Amino acid sequence: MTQAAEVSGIAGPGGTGGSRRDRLRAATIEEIIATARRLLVASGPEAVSLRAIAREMGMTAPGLYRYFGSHEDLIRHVIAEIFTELGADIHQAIGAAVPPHPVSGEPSDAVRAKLTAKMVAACREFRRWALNHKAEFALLFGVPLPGLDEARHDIADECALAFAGTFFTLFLELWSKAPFPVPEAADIDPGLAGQLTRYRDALGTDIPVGAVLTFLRCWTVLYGAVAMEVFGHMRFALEDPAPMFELMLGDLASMVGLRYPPRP
Amino acid sequence: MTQAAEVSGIAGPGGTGGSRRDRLRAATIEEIIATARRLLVASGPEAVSLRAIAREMGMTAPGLYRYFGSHEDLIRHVIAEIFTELGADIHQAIGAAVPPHPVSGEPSDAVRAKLTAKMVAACREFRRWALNHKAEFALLFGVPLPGLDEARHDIADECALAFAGTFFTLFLELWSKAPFPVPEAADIDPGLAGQLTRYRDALGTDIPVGAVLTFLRCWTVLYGAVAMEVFGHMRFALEDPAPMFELMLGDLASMVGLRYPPRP
DNA sequence: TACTCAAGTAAACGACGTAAACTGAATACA
DNA sequence: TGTATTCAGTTTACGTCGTTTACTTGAGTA
Repeated sequence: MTQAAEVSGIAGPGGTGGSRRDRLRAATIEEIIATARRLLVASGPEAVSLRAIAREMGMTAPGLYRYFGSHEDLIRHVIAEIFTELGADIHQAIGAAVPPHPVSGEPSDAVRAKLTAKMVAACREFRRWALNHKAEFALLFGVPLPGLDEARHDIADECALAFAGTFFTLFLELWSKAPFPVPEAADIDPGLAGQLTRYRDALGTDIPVGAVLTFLRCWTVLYGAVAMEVFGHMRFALEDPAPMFELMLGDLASMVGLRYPPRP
Repeated sequence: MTQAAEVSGIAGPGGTGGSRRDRLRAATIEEIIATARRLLVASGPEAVSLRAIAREMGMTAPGLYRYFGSHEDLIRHVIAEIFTELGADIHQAIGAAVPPHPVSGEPSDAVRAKLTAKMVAACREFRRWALNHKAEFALLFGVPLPGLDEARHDIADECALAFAGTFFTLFLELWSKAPFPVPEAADIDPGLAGQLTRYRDALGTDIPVGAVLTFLRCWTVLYGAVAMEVFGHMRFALEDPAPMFELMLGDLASMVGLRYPPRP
Protein backbone atom coordinates (compact mmCIF):
# COMPACT_ATOMS: atom_id res chain seq x y z
CA MET A 1 0.00 0.00 0.00
CA THR A 2 2.75 2.38 0.93
CA GLN A 3 4.63 1.67 -2.21
CA ALA A 4 1.49 1.80 -4.26
CA ALA A 5 0.96 5.31 -2.92
CA GLU A 6 4.54 6.10 -3.76
CA VAL A 7 4.05 5.01 -7.35
CA SER A 8 0.57 6.48 -7.73
CA GLY A 9 2.00 9.81 -8.90
CA ILE A 10 0.93 9.98 -12.51
CA ALA A 11 4.53 9.97 -13.68
CA GLY A 12 7.70 11.31 -12.21
CA PRO A 13 7.95 12.69 -8.71
CA GLY A 14 4.29 13.70 -8.79
CA GLY A 15 2.35 16.29 -6.86
CA THR A 16 4.31 16.38 -3.64
CA GLY A 17 7.13 18.33 -5.18
CA GLY A 18 9.76 15.73 -5.79
CA SER A 19 11.69 16.36 -2.60
CA ARG A 20 11.07 12.91 -1.14
CA ARG A 21 14.13 10.94 -0.35
CA ASP A 22 14.79 7.53 -1.76
CA ARG A 23 12.59 5.06 0.03
CA LEU A 24 15.05 2.25 -0.35
CA ARG A 25 17.77 3.97 1.63
CA ALA A 26 17.56 4.69 5.33
CA ALA A 27 17.80 8.30 6.41
CA THR A 28 20.98 9.42 8.13
CA ILE A 29 21.48 11.69 11.08
CA GLU A 30 23.41 14.06 8.85
CA GLU A 31 20.55 14.30 6.36
CA ILE A 32 18.07 15.05 9.11
CA ILE A 33 20.26 17.76 10.60
CA ALA A 34 20.88 19.26 7.19
CA THR A 35 17.14 19.35 6.53
CA ALA A 36 16.52 20.97 9.88
CA ARG A 37 19.12 23.62 9.10
CA ARG A 38 17.54 24.37 5.75
CA LEU A 39 14.21 24.93 7.45
CA LEU A 40 15.86 27.04 10.13
CA VAL A 41 17.53 29.32 7.62
CA ALA A 42 14.56 29.51 5.30
CA SER A 43 11.73 29.96 7.79
CA GLY A 44 13.08 30.65 11.26
CA PRO A 45 13.38 28.62 14.44
CA GLU A 46 9.69 27.87 14.95
CA ALA A 47 9.55 26.24 11.52
CA VAL A 48 11.95 23.51 12.60
CA SER A 49 9.30 21.04 13.76
CA LEU A 50 9.64 17.28 13.62
CA ARG A 51 6.69 17.15 11.28
CA ALA A 52 8.18 19.74 8.95
CA ILE A 53 11.54 18.00 8.85
CA ALA A 54 9.88 14.65 8.20
CA ARG A 55 7.63 16.16 5.54
CA GLU A 56 10.66 17.64 3.82
CA MET A 57 12.32 14.23 3.82
CA GLY A 58 9.28 12.32 2.60
CA MET A 59 8.69 10.49 5.85
CA THR A 60 6.59 10.90 8.98
CA ALA A 61 7.45 12.56 12.27
CA PRO A 62 7.56 9.51 14.57
CA GLY A 63 10.16 8.00 12.28
CA LEU A 64 12.62 10.60 13.46
CA TYR A 65 12.47 9.09 16.94
CA ARG A 66 14.66 6.30 15.57
CA TYR A 67 17.45 8.88 15.37
CA PHE A 68 16.77 11.37 18.16
CA GLY A 69 15.25 11.01 21.58
CA SER A 70 13.19 14.16 21.27
CA HIS A 71 12.73 17.35 19.35
CA GLU A 72 15.10 19.12 21.70
CA ASP A 73 17.72 16.43 21.22
CA LEU A 74 17.56 16.97 17.49
CA ILE A 75 17.85 20.73 17.88
CA ARG A 76 20.89 20.33 20.10
CA HIS A 77 22.57 18.35 17.36
CA VAL A 78 21.75 21.15 14.94
CA ILE A 79 23.29 23.62 17.37
CA ALA A 80 26.40 21.49 17.62
CA GLU A 81 26.80 21.43 13.87
CA ILE A 82 26.35 25.17 13.58
CA PHE A 83 28.96 25.77 16.30
CA THR A 84 31.42 23.62 14.41
CA GLU A 85 30.71 25.36 11.14
CA LEU A 86 30.97 28.82 12.65
CA GLY A 87 34.26 27.90 14.26
CA ALA A 88 35.65 26.77 10.93
CA ASP A 89 34.33 29.90 9.28
CA ILE A 90 36.09 32.18 11.73
CA HIS A 91 39.22 30.06 11.61
CA GLN A 92 39.32 30.60 7.90
CA ALA A 93 38.72 34.33 8.22
CA ILE A 94 41.69 34.53 10.58
CA GLY A 95 43.86 32.70 8.09
CA ALA A 96 42.84 35.01 5.28
CA ALA A 97 43.46 38.20 7.22
CA VAL A 98 46.03 40.62 5.89
CA PRO A 99 47.07 44.00 7.28
CA PRO A 100 45.39 46.85 5.44
CA HIS A 101 48.65 48.36 4.22
CA PRO A 102 52.37 47.54 4.31
CA VAL A 103 53.98 48.49 7.55
CA SER A 104 57.12 50.55 7.76
CA GLY A 105 59.21 50.67 10.88
CA GLU A 106 60.53 47.99 13.12
CA PRO A 107 59.89 44.30 12.45
CA SER A 108 57.83 44.03 15.61
CA ASP A 109 55.47 46.61 14.15
CA ALA A 110 54.80 44.30 11.23
CA VAL A 111 54.09 41.44 13.62
CA ARG A 112 51.66 43.56 15.58
CA ALA A 113 49.96 44.76 12.44
CA LYS A 114 49.47 41.19 11.31
CA LEU A 115 48.10 40.15 14.68
CA THR A 116 45.77 43.12 14.77
CA ALA A 117 44.48 42.21 11.34
CA LYS A 118 43.77 38.67 12.51
CA MET A 119 41.96 39.78 15.62
CA VAL A 120 39.89 42.31 13.73
CA ALA A 121 39.09 39.74 11.05
CA ALA A 122 37.92 37.20 13.61
CA CYS A 123 35.63 39.64 15.41
CA ARG A 124 34.30 41.15 12.21
CA GLU A 125 33.58 37.73 10.79
CA PHE A 126 31.72 36.79 13.96
CA ARG A 127 29.54 39.85 13.62
CA ARG A 128 29.08 39.41 9.89
CA TRP A 129 28.05 35.78 10.31
CA ALA A 130 25.70 36.64 13.14
CA LEU A 131 23.92 39.34 11.16
CA ASN A 132 23.62 37.07 8.14
CA HIS A 133 22.46 34.08 10.19
CA LYS A 134 20.25 35.63 12.82
CA ALA A 135 18.12 32.57 13.43
CA GLU A 136 21.18 30.39 13.89
CA PHE A 137 22.85 32.96 16.10
CA ALA A 138 19.75 33.12 18.26
CA LEU A 139 19.79 29.37 18.63
CA LEU A 140 23.45 29.31 19.64
CA PHE A 141 23.71 32.47 21.70
CA GLY A 142 20.20 33.40 22.74
CA VAL A 143 18.28 32.00 25.64
CA PRO A 144 19.07 28.29 25.87
CA LEU A 145 16.50 25.67 25.00
CA PRO A 146 15.73 23.55 28.02
CA GLY A 147 15.45 25.90 30.93
CA LEU A 148 17.53 28.81 32.06
CA ASP A 149 18.93 27.01 35.07
CA GLU A 150 19.62 23.46 33.97
CA ALA A 151 23.27 22.55 33.73
CA ARG A 152 23.49 19.86 31.12
CA HIS A 153 26.50 18.67 29.21
CA ASP A 154 25.85 17.31 25.77
CA ILE A 155 27.18 17.46 22.27
CA ALA A 156 26.13 21.07 21.86
CA ASP A 157 28.19 22.16 24.88
CA GLU A 158 31.05 20.10 23.56
CA CYS A 159 30.99 21.98 20.29
CA ALA A 160 30.52 25.30 22.06
CA LEU A 161 33.73 24.62 23.93
CA ALA A 162 35.48 23.78 20.68
CA PHE A 163 34.14 26.99 19.18
CA ALA A 164 35.57 28.97 22.08
CA GLY A 165 38.83 27.25 21.25
CA THR A 166 38.89 29.00 17.90
CA PHE A 167 39.05 32.36 19.59
CA PHE A 168 41.31 31.06 22.30
CA THR A 169 43.85 29.79 19.80
CA LEU A 170 44.00 33.24 18.27
CA PHE A 171 44.34 34.71 21.73
CA LEU A 172 47.27 32.40 22.44
CA GLU A 173 48.94 33.54 19.25
CA LEU A 174 48.51 37.17 20.25
CA TRP A 175 49.92 36.40 23.66
CA SER A 176 52.91 34.42 22.44
CA LYS A 177 53.95 36.65 19.56
CA ALA A 178 53.34 39.99 21.24
CA PRO A 179 52.83 39.62 24.97
CA PHE A 180 50.72 42.22 26.71
CA PRO A 181 50.21 43.12 30.35
CA VAL A 182 47.56 41.12 32.19
CA PRO A 183 46.39 41.24 35.81
CA GLU A 184 48.75 39.67 38.34
CA ALA A 185 47.47 36.39 39.72
CA ALA A 186 47.88 37.77 43.23
CA ASP A 187 45.55 40.67 42.39
CA ILE A 188 42.72 38.43 41.25
CA ASP A 189 39.91 37.49 43.58
CA PRO A 190 40.84 34.04 44.95
CA GLY A 191 37.53 32.45 44.04
CA LEU A 192 37.81 33.74 40.51
CA ALA A 193 41.46 32.68 40.26
CA GLY A 194 40.50 29.14 41.15
CA GLN A 195 37.89 28.97 38.43
CA LEU A 196 40.23 30.50 35.89
CA THR A 197 42.91 27.98 36.80
CA ARG A 198 40.47 25.13 36.26
CA TYR A 199 39.45 26.48 32.89
CA ARG A 200 43.06 27.07 31.86
CA ASP A 201 43.98 23.53 32.83
CA ALA A 202 41.01 22.15 30.90
CA LEU A 203 42.35 24.07 27.92
CA GLY A 204 45.76 22.49 28.41
CA THR A 205 47.86 25.64 28.31
CA ASP A 206 50.12 27.31 30.80
CA ILE A 207 49.46 30.98 30.28
CA PRO A 208 48.89 33.08 33.40
CA VAL A 209 45.41 33.10 34.85
CA GLY A 210 45.40 36.85 34.30
CA ALA A 211 45.56 36.20 30.58
CA VAL A 212 42.62 33.79 30.80
CA LEU A 213 40.75 36.52 32.61
CA THR A 214 41.54 38.98 29.85
CA PHE A 215 40.33 36.47 27.28
CA LEU A 216 36.99 36.05 28.99
CA ARG A 217 36.54 39.80 29.34
CA CYS A 218 37.21 40.26 25.65
CA TRP A 219 34.70 37.56 24.83
CA THR A 220 32.07 39.16 27.05
CA VAL A 221 32.49 42.51 25.32
CA LEU A 222 32.36 40.95 21.87
CA TYR A 223 29.31 38.86 22.76
CA GLY A 224 27.51 41.88 24.20
CA ALA A 225 28.05 44.01 21.15
CA VAL A 226 27.00 41.36 18.66
CA ALA A 227 24.07 39.95 20.63
CA MET A 228 22.75 43.42 21.27
CA GLU A 229 22.80 44.24 17.59
CA VAL A 230 21.45 40.92 16.31
CA PHE A 231 18.61 40.90 18.81
CA GLY A 232 17.73 44.46 17.92
CA HIS A 233 18.16 45.75 21.45
CA MET A 234 20.10 48.75 20.22
CA ARG A 235 17.44 49.95 17.82
CA PHE A 236 15.89 52.13 20.48
CA ALA A 237 18.87 54.42 19.95
CA LEU A 238 20.74 53.46 16.80
CA GLU A 239 19.70 52.32 13.37
CA ASP A 240 23.12 51.15 12.30
CA PRO A 241 25.45 50.04 15.09
CA ALA A 242 28.30 49.20 12.70
CA PRO A 243 30.43 52.23 13.67
CA MET A 244 30.03 51.36 17.33
CA PHE A 245 31.28 47.88 16.61
CA GLU A 246 34.42 49.38 15.13
CA LEU A 247 34.93 51.42 18.29
CA MET A 248 34.54 48.29 20.35
CA LEU A 249 37.23 46.65 18.24
CA GLY A 250 39.51 49.44 19.43
CA ASP A 251 38.69 48.62 23.05
CA LEU A 252 39.34 44.96 22.42
CA ALA A 253 42.65 45.69 20.72
CA SER A 254 43.86 47.80 23.60
CA MET A 255 42.98 44.99 26.02
CA VAL A 256 45.51 42.77 24.24
CA GLY A 257 48.17 45.41 23.79
CA LEU A 258 47.32 46.29 20.20
CA ARG A 259 46.01 49.40 18.57
CA TYR A 260 43.02 49.71 16.29
CA PRO A 261 42.56 51.49 14.04
CA PRO A 262 46.30 51.46 13.43
CA ARG A 263 48.29 54.63 12.91
CA PRO A 264 48.66 55.05 9.14
CA MET B 1 -26.09 26.82 32.51
CA THR B 2 -22.88 28.69 32.97
CA GLN B 3 -23.92 29.99 36.34
CA ALA B 4 -25.34 26.62 37.33
CA ALA B 5 -21.94 25.14 36.64
CA GLU B 6 -20.41 27.87 38.74
CA VAL B 7 -22.63 26.98 41.66
CA SER B 8 -22.42 23.24 41.18
CA GLY B 9 -19.33 23.07 43.38
CA ILE B 10 -20.48 21.12 46.42
CA ALA B 11 -19.82 24.08 48.70
CA GLY B 12 -17.28 26.83 48.57
CA PRO B 13 -14.93 27.30 45.67
CA GLY B 14 -15.10 23.60 44.85
CA GLY B 15 -12.74 21.30 43.08
CA THR B 16 -11.14 23.67 40.63
CA GLY B 17 -9.00 25.24 43.29
CA GLY B 18 -10.82 28.45 44.08
CA SER B 19 -8.81 30.58 41.68
CA ARG B 20 -11.75 31.48 39.45
CA ARG B 21 -12.45 35.10 39.19
CA ASP B 22 -15.85 36.57 39.93
CA ARG B 23 -18.14 35.82 37.02
CA LEU B 24 -20.20 38.91 37.51
CA ARG B 25 -17.28 41.24 36.89
CA ALA B 26 -15.54 41.58 33.57
CA ALA B 27 -11.87 40.74 33.42
CA THR B 28 -9.46 43.62 33.09
CA ILE B 29 -6.33 43.93 31.03
CA GLU B 30 -4.36 44.34 34.23
CA GLU B 31 -5.71 41.08 35.66
CA ILE B 32 -4.86 39.21 32.51
CA ILE B 33 -1.32 40.57 32.43
CA ALA B 34 -0.86 39.81 36.10
CA THR B 35 -2.04 36.25 35.54
CA ALA B 36 0.33 35.87 32.62
CA ARG B 37 3.20 37.11 34.76
CA ARG B 38 2.38 34.66 37.52
CA LEU B 39 2.52 31.85 35.02
CA LEU B 40 5.74 33.19 33.55
CA VAL B 41 7.46 33.35 36.92
CA ALA B 42 6.10 30.05 38.15
CA SER B 43 6.52 27.89 35.07
CA GLY B 44 8.62 29.65 32.44
CA PRO B 45 7.83 31.36 29.16
CA GLU B 46 6.32 28.39 27.36
CA ALA B 47 3.71 28.07 30.10
CA VAL B 48 2.23 31.46 29.23
CA SER B 49 -0.37 30.21 26.77
CA LEU B 50 -3.74 31.79 26.15
CA ARG B 51 -5.38 28.62 27.33
CA ALA B 52 -3.39 28.51 30.56
CA ILE B 53 -4.08 32.16 31.31
CA ALA B 54 -7.77 31.70 30.62
CA ARG B 55 -7.86 28.53 32.72
CA GLU B 56 -6.23 30.36 35.60
CA MET B 57 -8.87 33.07 35.36
CA GLY B 58 -11.83 30.71 35.07
CA MET B 59 -12.62 31.53 31.48
CA THR B 60 -11.83 30.20 28.01
CA ALA B 61 -9.02 31.15 25.66
CA PRO B 62 -11.01 32.83 22.88
CA GLY B 63 -12.42 35.20 25.45
CA LEU B 64 -9.02 36.81 25.75
CA TYR B 65 -9.32 38.01 22.17
CA ARG B 66 -11.67 40.69 23.52
CA TYR B 67 -8.62 42.23 25.17
CA PHE B 68 -5.69 41.38 22.93
CA GLY B 69 -5.39 40.89 19.21
CA SER B 70 -3.20 37.84 19.55
CA HIS B 71 -1.04 35.84 21.89
CA GLU B 72 1.96 37.91 20.88
CA ASP B 73 0.10 41.12 21.53
CA LEU B 74 -0.63 39.93 25.05
CA ILE B 75 2.99 38.96 25.62
CA ARG B 76 4.16 42.37 24.45
CA HIS B 77 1.96 43.98 27.07
CA VAL B 78 3.51 41.70 29.65
CA ILE B 79 6.93 42.77 28.47
CA ALA B 80 5.93 46.41 28.73
CA GLU B 81 4.81 45.94 32.30
CA ILE B 82 8.00 44.16 33.28
CA PHE B 83 10.11 46.92 31.71
CA THR B 84 8.25 49.49 33.74
CA GLU B 85 8.60 47.51 36.92
CA LEU B 86 12.29 46.86 36.38
CA GLY B 87 12.87 50.54 35.72
CA ALA B 88 11.18 51.46 38.98
CA ASP B 89 13.14 48.78 40.79
CA ILE B 90 16.46 50.13 39.59
CA HIS B 91 15.37 53.69 40.21
CA GLN B 92 14.73 52.75 43.80
CA ALA B 93 18.05 50.97 44.13
CA ILE B 94 19.78 54.12 42.92
CA GLY B 95 17.93 56.19 45.50
CA ALA B 96 18.87 53.81 48.29
CA ALA B 97 22.56 53.69 47.39
CA VAL B 98 25.06 54.91 49.96
CA PRO B 99 28.85 54.95 49.76
CA PRO B 100 30.39 51.98 51.55
CA HIS B 101 32.31 54.14 54.02
CA PRO B 102 32.59 57.83 54.96
CA VAL B 103 34.90 59.71 52.68
CA SER B 104 37.69 61.87 53.94
CA GLY B 105 39.37 64.43 51.76
CA GLU B 106 38.00 67.11 49.50
CA PRO B 107 34.25 67.64 49.10
CA SER B 108 34.45 66.58 45.47
CA ASP B 109 35.67 63.19 46.66
CA ALA B 110 32.48 62.76 48.63
CA VAL B 111 30.44 63.65 45.55
CA ARG B 112 32.31 61.12 43.46
CA ALA B 113 31.95 58.44 46.11
CA LYS B 114 28.21 59.02 46.18
CA LEU B 115 27.95 58.88 42.40
CA THR B 116 30.03 55.74 42.25
CA ALA B 117 27.78 54.11 44.81
CA LYS B 118 24.74 54.98 42.71
CA MET B 119 26.22 53.64 39.53
CA VAL B 120 27.34 50.45 41.19
CA ALA B 121 23.97 50.02 42.85
CA ALA B 122 22.14 50.43 39.55
CA CYS B 123 24.28 47.90 37.73
CA ARG B 124 24.27 45.43 40.57
CA GLU B 125 20.53 45.65 40.90
CA PHE B 126 20.15 45.03 37.19
CA ARG B 127 22.23 41.88 37.51
CA ARG B 128 20.52 40.79 40.71
CA TRP B 129 17.08 41.23 39.19
CA ALA B 130 18.10 39.41 36.03
CA LEU B 131 19.44 36.41 37.91
CA ASN B 132 16.34 36.27 40.10
CA HIS B 133 13.95 36.72 37.16
CA LYS B 134 15.58 34.75 34.38
CA ALA B 135 12.39 34.03 32.48
CA GLU B 136 11.41 37.67 32.52
CA PHE B 137 14.90 38.79 31.58
CA ALA B 138 14.88 36.40 28.64
CA LEU B 139 11.58 37.86 27.48
CA LEU B 140 12.86 41.42 27.68
CA PHE B 141 16.45 41.01 26.58
CA GLY B 142 16.64 37.71 24.73
CA VAL B 143 15.75 37.10 21.14
CA PRO B 144 12.69 39.21 20.32
CA LEU B 145 9.32 37.61 19.75
CA PRO B 146 8.14 38.30 16.24
CA GLY B 147 11.12 37.89 14.01
CA LEU B 148 14.69 38.99 14.29
CA ASP B 149 14.37 41.58 11.56
CA GLU B 150 11.00 43.20 11.97
CA ALA B 151 11.08 46.78 13.11
CA ARG B 152 7.92 47.36 15.01
CA HIS B 153 7.04 50.12 17.46
CA ASP B 154 4.57 49.24 20.11
CA ILE B 155 3.94 49.59 23.80
CA ALA B 156 6.82 47.27 24.65
CA ASP B 157 9.33 49.43 22.76
CA GLU B 158 7.80 52.47 24.41
CA CYS B 159 8.48 51.00 27.84
CA ALA B 160 11.92 49.79 26.80
CA LEU B 161 12.77 53.38 25.93
CA ALA B 162 11.47 54.52 29.28
CA PHE B 163 13.54 51.86 30.96
CA ALA B 164 16.66 53.08 29.17
CA GLY B 165 15.73 56.47 30.57
CA THR B 166 16.28 55.17 34.08
CA PHE B 167 19.91 54.50 33.31
CA PHE B 168 20.22 57.63 31.23
CA THR B 169 18.97 59.82 34.06
CA LEU B 170 21.65 58.38 36.27
CA PHE B 171 24.18 58.94 33.52
CA LEU B 172 23.12 62.58 33.26
CA GLU B 173 23.60 62.98 36.97
CA LEU B 174 27.10 61.55 36.73
CA TRP B 175 27.86 63.87 33.86
CA SER B 176 26.50 67.00 35.47
CA LYS B 177 27.93 66.51 38.96
CA ALA B 178 31.32 65.16 37.96
CA PRO B 179 32.01 65.68 34.27
CA PHE B 180 34.33 63.22 32.59
CA PRO B 181 36.13 63.25 29.26
CA VAL B 182 34.17 61.98 26.29
CA PRO B 183 35.09 61.68 22.61
CA GLU B 184 35.08 64.93 20.67
CA ALA B 185 32.18 65.25 18.26
CA ALA B 186 34.67 65.90 15.46
CA ASP B 187 36.40 62.59 16.14
CA ILE B 188 33.22 60.53 15.81
CA ASP B 189 32.30 58.83 12.56
CA PRO B 190 29.85 61.21 10.83
CA GLY B 191 27.21 58.56 10.29
CA LEU B 192 27.35 57.57 13.92
CA ALA B 193 27.33 61.18 15.05
CA GLY B 194 24.13 61.77 13.13
CA GLN B 195 22.41 58.83 14.79
CA LEU B 196 23.65 59.87 18.22
CA THR B 197 22.37 63.40 17.65
CA ARG B 198 18.94 62.07 16.74
CA TYR B 199 18.83 59.92 19.85
CA ARG B 200 20.04 62.75 22.06
CA ASP B 201 17.39 65.06 20.67
CA ALA B 202 14.73 62.42 21.22
CA LEU B 203 15.89 62.30 24.82
CA GLY B 204 15.55 66.06 25.08
CA THR B 205 18.96 66.84 26.51
CA ASP B 206 21.88 68.88 25.30
CA ILE B 207 24.88 66.83 26.40
CA PRO B 208 27.61 66.28 23.80
CA VAL B 209 27.10 63.43 21.37
CA GLY B 210 30.35 61.96 22.71
CA ALA B 211 28.63 61.53 26.06
CA VAL B 212 25.70 59.75 24.42
CA LEU B 213 28.22 57.48 22.77
CA THR B 214 29.83 56.71 26.10
CA PHE B 215 26.41 55.94 27.54
CA LEU B 216 25.63 53.42 24.83
CA ARG B 217 29.02 51.77 25.18
CA CYS B 218 28.47 51.40 28.90
CA TRP B 219 25.08 49.88 28.27
CA THR B 220 26.50 47.43 25.76
CA VAL B 221 29.12 46.24 28.22
CA LEU B 222 26.59 45.89 31.02
CA TYR B 223 24.15 44.08 28.79
CA GLY B 224 26.83 41.70 27.58
CA ALA B 225 27.96 40.75 31.04
CA VAL B 226 24.47 40.18 32.40
CA ALA B 227 23.00 38.46 29.36
CA MET B 228 25.99 36.16 29.14
CA GLU B 229 25.59 35.11 32.72
CA VAL B 230 21.81 34.76 32.74
CA PHE B 231 21.79 32.76 29.53
CA GLY B 232 24.49 30.49 30.89
CA HIS B 233 26.88 31.22 28.04
CA MET B 234 29.77 31.64 30.46
CA ARG B 235 29.35 28.27 32.11
CA PHE B 236 31.77 26.69 29.65
CA ALA B 237 34.49 28.47 31.59
CA LEU B 238 33.15 29.82 34.86
CA GLU B 239 30.75 28.50 37.45
CA ASP B 240 30.30 31.78 39.26
CA PRO B 241 30.82 34.91 37.15
CA ALA B 242 30.11 37.27 40.05
CA PRO B 243 33.74 38.36 40.50
CA MET B 244 33.98 39.11 36.81
CA PHE B 245 30.94 41.33 37.09
CA GLU B 246 32.71 43.31 39.77
CA LEU B 247 35.69 43.74 37.47
CA MET B 248 33.39 44.96 34.75
CA LEU B 249 31.98 47.52 37.16
CA GLY B 250 35.52 48.83 37.39
CA ASP B 251 35.68 49.21 33.61
CA LEU B 252 32.33 50.94 33.60
CA ALA B 253 33.39 53.31 36.35
CA SER B 254 36.54 54.31 34.54
CA MET B 255 34.50 55.05 31.41
CA VAL B 256 32.62 57.73 33.34
CA GLY B 257 35.63 59.11 35.18
CA LEU B 258 35.05 57.24 38.43
CA ARG B 259 37.02 54.57 40.21
CA TYR B 260 35.75 51.25 41.45
CA PRO B 261 36.53 49.70 43.79
CA PRO B 262 37.34 52.99 45.52
CA ARG B 263 40.61 53.61 47.31
CA PRO B 264 39.92 52.95 50.99
C1' DT C 1 12.22 -21.21 4.74
C1' DA C 2 11.32 -19.27 8.96
C1' DC C 3 13.17 -15.77 12.26
C1' DT C 4 14.79 -11.42 13.57
C1' DC C 5 15.28 -6.80 13.40
C1' DA C 6 15.82 -2.11 11.66
C1' DA C 7 13.13 1.47 9.81
C1' DG C 8 9.74 3.06 9.28
C1' DT C 9 3.86 4.06 9.12
C1' DA C 10 -0.89 4.83 11.15
C1' DA C 11 -3.64 6.31 14.57
C1' DA C 12 -4.31 8.62 18.57
C1' DC C 13 -3.64 11.92 22.80
C1' DG C 14 -3.46 16.23 24.72
C1' DA C 15 -1.61 20.50 24.14
C1' DC C 16 -1.45 24.96 21.33
C1' DG C 17 -3.17 29.68 18.58
C1' DT C 18 -6.99 31.17 16.25
C1' DA C 19 -11.60 31.89 13.67
C1' DA C 20 -16.54 31.81 13.40
C1' DA C 21 -20.90 31.42 15.23
C1' DC C 22 -23.61 31.77 19.05
C1' DT C 23 -25.62 33.23 23.95
C1' DG C 24 -27.00 35.58 27.90
C1' DA C 25 -26.92 39.67 30.50
C1' DA C 26 -26.59 44.64 30.77
C1' DT C 27 -27.57 48.85 28.67
C1' DA C 28 -29.66 52.52 25.47
C1' DC C 29 -33.31 54.26 23.40
C1' DA C 30 -38.34 54.62 21.67
C1' DT D 1 -42.08 49.38 29.48
C1' DG D 2 -40.58 47.00 25.54
C1' DT D 3 -37.16 46.40 22.12
C1' DA D 4 -32.59 46.79 19.92
C1' DT D 5 -27.83 46.87 20.61
C1' DT D 6 -23.59 45.94 22.62
C1' DC D 7 -20.55 43.65 25.74
C1' DA D 8 -18.23 39.65 27.44
C1' DG D 9 -17.73 35.99 26.96
C1' DT D 10 -18.75 30.35 25.38
C1' DT D 11 -18.89 26.46 22.00
C1' DT D 12 -17.22 24.31 18.39
C1' DA D 13 -13.97 23.61 15.07
C1' DC D 14 -9.53 23.74 12.24
C1' DG D 15 -4.85 22.89 11.66
C1' DT D 16 -0.59 22.83 14.08
C1' DC D 17 2.64 20.67 17.38
C1' DG D 18 5.55 16.78 20.34
C1' DT D 19 5.00 12.28 21.65
C1' DT D 20 3.36 7.33 22.46
C1' DT D 21 1.68 3.00 21.03
C1' DA D 22 0.87 -0.52 18.01
C1' DC D 23 1.49 -2.25 13.68
C1' DT D 24 3.86 -3.19 8.93
C1' DT D 25 7.39 -4.08 5.66
C1' DG D 26 11.45 -5.34 3.59
C1' DA D 27 16.26 -7.01 4.10
C1' DG D 28 19.56 -9.99 6.13
C1' DT D 29 20.45 -14.24 8.43
C1' DA D 30 20.30 -19.07 10.93
